[in-house]
Amino acid sequence: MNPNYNETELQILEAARKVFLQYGFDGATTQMIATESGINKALLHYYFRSKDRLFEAVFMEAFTRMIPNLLKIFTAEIDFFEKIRAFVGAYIDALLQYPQIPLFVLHELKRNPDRIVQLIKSSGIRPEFILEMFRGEVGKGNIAPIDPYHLLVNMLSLCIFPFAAKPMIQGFIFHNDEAAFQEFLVSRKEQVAEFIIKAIKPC
Amino acid sequence: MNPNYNETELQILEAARKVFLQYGFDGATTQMIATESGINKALLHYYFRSKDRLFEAVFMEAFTRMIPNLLKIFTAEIDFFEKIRAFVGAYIDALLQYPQIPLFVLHELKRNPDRIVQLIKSSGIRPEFILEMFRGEVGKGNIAPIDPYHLLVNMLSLCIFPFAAKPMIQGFIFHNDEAAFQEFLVSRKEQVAEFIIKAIKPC
DNA sequence: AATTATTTAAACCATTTGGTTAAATTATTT
DNA sequence: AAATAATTTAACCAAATGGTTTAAATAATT
Repeated sequence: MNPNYNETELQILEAARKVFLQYGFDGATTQMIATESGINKALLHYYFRSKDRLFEAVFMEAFTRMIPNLLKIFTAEIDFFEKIRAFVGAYIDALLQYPQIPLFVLHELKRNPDRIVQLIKSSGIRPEFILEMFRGEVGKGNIAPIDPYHLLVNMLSLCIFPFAAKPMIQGFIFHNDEAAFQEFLVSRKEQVAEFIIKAIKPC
Repeated sequence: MNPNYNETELQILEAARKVFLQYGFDGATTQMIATESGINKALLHYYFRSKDRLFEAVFMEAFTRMIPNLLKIFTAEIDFFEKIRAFVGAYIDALLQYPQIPLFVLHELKRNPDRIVQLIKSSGIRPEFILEMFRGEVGKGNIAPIDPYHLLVNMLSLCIFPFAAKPMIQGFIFHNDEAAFQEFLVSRKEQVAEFIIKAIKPC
């Protein structure tokens, strides 16, 4: 975390993250956060002025975790399919650590889409880089011709969606067997990569 | 809609759907719904007793729309790949009509996962049927060996996720070009189907 | 020991929330 | 015309919300 924060602030932020991730901005109350962090509301106001300020900090961190800086994987000197495997594996691994983030980010992003503007500028993420690389691989004949936009969105969908849809998938398909669902998520690291590779392999 | 409701009730339900889909349960207020439907809070209480009652009705309808009764497609006497194309096309078409539903359902499902139990029982949706069919196709050698659970989740991911992630994808990848994103969603009907088919084709 | 920073407890405030009620009004039906 | 149903207006309520303040207590630093 940002070392600008002292220990108590980190404690509060951790509680805020937990509560916000669980209940969302509208569903969370400052009292929940105070209770969760073991302090009182007055101290929240002492360090952070408002609920919004606190949320801002939590959301920023979650967002940068959701769109992680995994682009360096694609700059490595390895086979393109190996890059796919590495990216999918690292992405799903990251989400396994914070499985609540996808749904949280998606919901809050809808609640305040304008926040995107700030984030696009603050975080140096550039999808154009990936899109251009996809085009290059198609041009070199390494992969079958495919719209790079669809390929990018397909990759994100396959990685992220099962985390956002956990209550649905776990309840519906795995009959609330939490362990089975967890194992399923882990196995997706391989399964999704091979699924994508097979779909874009030149035939 | 259910014909049990009279005109005014339908008017209220429509407004409730609009407000709940936009702001979620926590973000919505009964006053919003009253204003949106052009009536007053007292009449809300006259027809529906509480916010929860109203929400229940809206959520049920949204959920059954999200997991649509498209299984009959798979019972048709057509090539399996044609079934895939028909299913993906019909599913994305359904979501294009109600693009807010995925994120709404996912978020509310997390807010109250126990509601799943009711819904599983009330709606007659059985994923086992699809899973078994996938296994059958693998057995017949029509498609390459693949874990049916992953195939099912992959299909759902590719269809649903772009709708849930609209603010992110439209803002990030399409630089807030709403028309371009809309066109992208439509083109996914073909793109996703072919992507899946290529990924499961026996080689 | 004196000073400063941190933390708590408790009360307070204006606003909003979901929900309720009573009375009047309008529309519909009989 | 009479009776019933639908709708509005307006006020009300208790509870919860985010936020603020004051005063005291505790800890850390000088």
